[in-house]
Amino acid sequence: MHFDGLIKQLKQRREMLNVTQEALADMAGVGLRTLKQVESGKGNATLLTISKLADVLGLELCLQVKKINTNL
Amino acid sequence: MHFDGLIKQLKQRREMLNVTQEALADMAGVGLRTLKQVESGKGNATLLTISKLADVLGLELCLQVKKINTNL
DNA sequence: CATCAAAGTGCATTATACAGCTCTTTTTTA
DNA sequence: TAAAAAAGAGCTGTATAATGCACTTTGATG
Repeated sequence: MHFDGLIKQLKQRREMLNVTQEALADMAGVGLRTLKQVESGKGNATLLTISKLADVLGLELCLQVKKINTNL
Repeated sequence: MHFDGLIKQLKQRREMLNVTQEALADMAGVGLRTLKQVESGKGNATLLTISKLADVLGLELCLQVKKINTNL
């Protein structure tokens, strides 16, 4: 996907903060099932879901100018 | 919403580039109706929709550490 | 003012995200 | 290594995002 990195970042942040999926889901007001889906890289969450999770983790969604592709 | 600014940024970027909604929708492979909804601030688009639009506009979704609230 | 392009809206349909429940698998820890 | 905790997955109902179509509104430009 185009936003794989974003999802990984969310998960890493949660782990860095030593928060369980259940705790994060509760704090964010998001269903645990939904969080599990998101973190396991499946599905295609909505902005609301992602921003609720990000918020609890002290993060915020933003847009930045695309980086030059450094892969080749 | 939590992501109002993000939406505004997308719209501003499109206008800055002098691209019509129709052209952007086509290039991004997103329904025109969907883009209209997004830009008019209604609804709650998915990551896929937003990232397809952002991509065409030379932008990418990202997460950043939340800024301190400077409102008070 | 008339015309045209771009943007916004109502309605209906289809696809799918969200959510809870239950169960399995993986990881942690005592 | 056994038990407990955390993470992942199948099934399912409900809510809503995505889409197309047709129409209205708004903003230029002749």
